[in-house]
Amino acid sequence: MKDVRVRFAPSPTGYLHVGGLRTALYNYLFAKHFGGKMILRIEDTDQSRFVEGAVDNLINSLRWAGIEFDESPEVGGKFGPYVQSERFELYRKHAQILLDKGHAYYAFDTPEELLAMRTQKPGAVVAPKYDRLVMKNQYTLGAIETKRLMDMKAPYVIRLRIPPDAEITFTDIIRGDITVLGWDVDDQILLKSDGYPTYHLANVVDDHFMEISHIIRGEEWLPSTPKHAFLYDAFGWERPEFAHLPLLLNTSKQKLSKRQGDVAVEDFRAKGYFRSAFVNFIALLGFNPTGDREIYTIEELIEYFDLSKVNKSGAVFDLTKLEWMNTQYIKIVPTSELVELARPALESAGFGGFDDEYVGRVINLVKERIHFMNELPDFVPYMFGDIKEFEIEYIKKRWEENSKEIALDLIEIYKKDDVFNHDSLYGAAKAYAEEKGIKLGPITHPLRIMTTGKSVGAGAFETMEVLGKETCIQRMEKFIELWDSGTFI
RNA sequence: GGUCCCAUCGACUAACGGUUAGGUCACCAGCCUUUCACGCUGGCAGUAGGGGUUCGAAUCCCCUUGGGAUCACCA
Repeated sequence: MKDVRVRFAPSPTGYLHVGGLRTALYNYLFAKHFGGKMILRIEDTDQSRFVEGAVDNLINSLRWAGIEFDESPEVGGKFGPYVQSERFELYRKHAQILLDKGHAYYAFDTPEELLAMRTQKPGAVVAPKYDRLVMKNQYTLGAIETKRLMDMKAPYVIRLRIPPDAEITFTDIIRGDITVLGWDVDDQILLKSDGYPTYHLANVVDDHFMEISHIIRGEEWLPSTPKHAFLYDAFGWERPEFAHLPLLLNTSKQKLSKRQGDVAVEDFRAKGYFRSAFVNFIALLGFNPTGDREIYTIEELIEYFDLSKVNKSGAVFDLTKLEWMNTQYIKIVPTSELVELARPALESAGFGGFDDEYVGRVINLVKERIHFMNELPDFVPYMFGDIKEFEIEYIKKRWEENSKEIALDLIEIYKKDDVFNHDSLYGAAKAYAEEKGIKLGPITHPLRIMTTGKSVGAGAFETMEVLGKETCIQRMEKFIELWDSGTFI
């Protein structure tokens, strides 16, 4: 097997689509699996779609996901430049080669004429296709008129000439052999009237000269692959291997697109998903190495990756499982990293002044109860400052006749507790309950109310341990005061 | 509409001729319990339909049906 060289070739649209990430990821897994090279090439041949800063954004998002490139506009490489707008001469030269070989021709149709051609006549049975025997091109115009138009610098495009009787067959690693008749393939424009190449020309030329061995891309490219295969043949170049990945679908089973929201990798990152959870999830949208496991490290994915095991049918991009996967990673990821992820949210909530050790203890207290680290300030505001508000409904439900008496007793008991950890607090509460002949509930609920003000949270005793003795006693006494003053009635 | 691709639980998938069609998410029930979670146990649920081939078909072939992609001087 020759050297594996794959590429991710996005157009710089300003954000990274999850489908794009999946494509990049599979390219990456494939390259790493075979010890090959991963290349990033920017396809910016459409000048009207230029977005400032898009390339940096793309690289950043990919890097966040753990995908690095061996060759790219950023790190360079011997096959550069890696931005198509810097390679125009190459495309023009190769359009000329095609022209010389009779595989391409000049066409002079105006946009209006093309539009008229494409407008489906009522009852038409065939798809509108460029008919080079009818339209305005070098064949219908003749050599003299063509030269005249060229001399007077009339706008023209260069089209690929596909013989109607051609039978184009190519092999897709995932789908097998696919054959299309020349009759059904349109004479694709290769060079636009502004002199820029279209995707089809630029892509084939670049993949050839960058020595790309495998083209791994989305299934939406399948219909135009015959054109690409034909181009390789027309140039007399060896064709790379093709692999078309199944589409990522929305819940109505259609191609996932920007308009439906929730498709930009940047958004998922901002939402607080773990990179490893997100990548793990995306990787499993299309194949599963074993079928009985869900959690894989990137190294394992590289080891197990096999293009021929990738599914043929599209996968619905359903966030439910991603949520679950994220919670799985909360358990795995080291506390220090969780602290780091929680920092921005704490900062903006005004809780920035706490040290890593304390924040870490709070996180460990509640990490199995939250889905994202940025929920921390909202979930346990009482760990970072005085209780701002009490859940009145909870108090009404759980603060009973004897609660105050219990509270007062516990205050006295806990004041003498110098250990003040879960075991000591729990032990004392249990002993007290037994002595009074009551259950633990009438004790833990009032404790939770007094120390946190909320009905939901970590275990009451664990919470109190992290809160510390001083704070707890203070809050308990404060609550009794508030209670006596009728605040909660 | 033309061309091409696809078809296993609601979702993600495993089973590449021989399994009671497996796992995960979600959902439901129970257990655990100090609220909420986590966890544990169990349950619900699938080979689109019809023909072949074969001793044997989710798996191979054909047809039907359904879904999707694509048909730009976008990528």
